[in-house]
Amino acid sequence: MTQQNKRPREDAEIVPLKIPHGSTGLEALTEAKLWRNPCWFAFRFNHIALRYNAPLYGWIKRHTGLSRPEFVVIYSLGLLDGALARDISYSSGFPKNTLSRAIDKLSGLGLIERRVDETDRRNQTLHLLPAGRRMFEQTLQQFVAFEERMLQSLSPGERDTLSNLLAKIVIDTPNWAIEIDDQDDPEDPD
Amino acid sequence: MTQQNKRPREDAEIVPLKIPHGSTGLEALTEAKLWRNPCWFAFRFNHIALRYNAPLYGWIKRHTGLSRPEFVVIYSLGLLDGALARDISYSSGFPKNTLSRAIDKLSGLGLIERRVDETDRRNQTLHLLPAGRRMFEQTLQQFVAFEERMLQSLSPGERDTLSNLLAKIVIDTPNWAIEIDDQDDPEDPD
DNA sequence: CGCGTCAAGTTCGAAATGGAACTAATCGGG
DNA sequence: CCCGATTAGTTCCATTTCGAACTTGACGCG
Repeated sequence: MTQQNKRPREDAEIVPLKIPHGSTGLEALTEAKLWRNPCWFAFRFNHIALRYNAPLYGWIKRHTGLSRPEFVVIYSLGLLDGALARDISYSSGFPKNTLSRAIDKLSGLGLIERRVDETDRRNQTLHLLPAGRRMFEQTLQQFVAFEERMLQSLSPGERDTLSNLLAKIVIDTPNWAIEIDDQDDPEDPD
Repeated sequence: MTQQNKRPREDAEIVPLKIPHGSTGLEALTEAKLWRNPCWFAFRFNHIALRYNAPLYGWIKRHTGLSRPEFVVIYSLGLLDGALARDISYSSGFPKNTLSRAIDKLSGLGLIERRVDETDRRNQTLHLLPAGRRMFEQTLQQFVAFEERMLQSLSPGERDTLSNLLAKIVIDTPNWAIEIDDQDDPEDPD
């Protein structure tokens, strides 16, 4: 980390970490979080997410000028044109006011378009315009490349297993949100 | 989320989403991102992370008054007392200025303490004070409970498999950072 | 119908965030 | 033994972000 992040990379071969302490070649705290952590799952996905999102959306920012929530709108519509802001909010986890601003900017840029749903005038379906679709298509390959890179250490079979296990959890997600709210004031009077 | 998060919670029983379209009981866009998404991995862990972090750290905020990066410091030291800010930054992914501020506040609150490392006076090791350790111990059970809840849909064997697969990816993490940096200006001149 | 409730989306403002520049300490090479 | 490069940590500031309040539209019920 930190020291080996910015290395000029002498070679195609990867020079691993400096292997300071543990057995996995990671620095001590990371290793503690990985192996001596009752919340291994939370740590692992958060660690991966932070390592993935920052560089990828940094790249997106430099190459398209769009922020993460802005790009999320493009990506969402790329997968399902005509979605509502609410759906994007739900599926991505961003609050709706953040998306509202993002949608404003994107339609100002001519990348997407809002259409009021005449059957329920509160809803506005969102649609990629040609420029937006082009952006989606051009950046998609980069996303796929990063994805591939993340999964490099797994075999196809392992990827499949991982895919299934995570899908189970995602499908179960709506349930925990509610239960967590239940926990609002437990036995910890502070 | 958003809509079902803040419900007054009529019951212990969970009212799932409205089940608009697909087969998994999820709303259409979420389902598209889950099943028709070349970047399934990125979507899944981000989705899980957003659903996990917001409620859990919201709870932390209400019960301890600490923000996410502040609490991350407590948690990190709970696992490995005497770590450096740099290590926390690396392992958690938060930038070091954010942690610097967090550490300031925590030591102001008497939860942790900085000690200058006399062998290299640039370093300061961080240590939980009794109040900080107490906070760590008291909140840990809540973390573990949330973790358990997230994993409810997996059998012990499946959890084990998931743990191993994610660990492989985490261990490989330092490598992709380098490669992503390489991608700085590719074939997309814009 | 007309009113209370709820949902989709927007606006507003206070606070958090993170990039960049900075300080202080160490290390290394001539 | 000095000077340039590097690292841990801090400060500064422009921007982003999210909660909360608000607007508009739809629905249900007497």
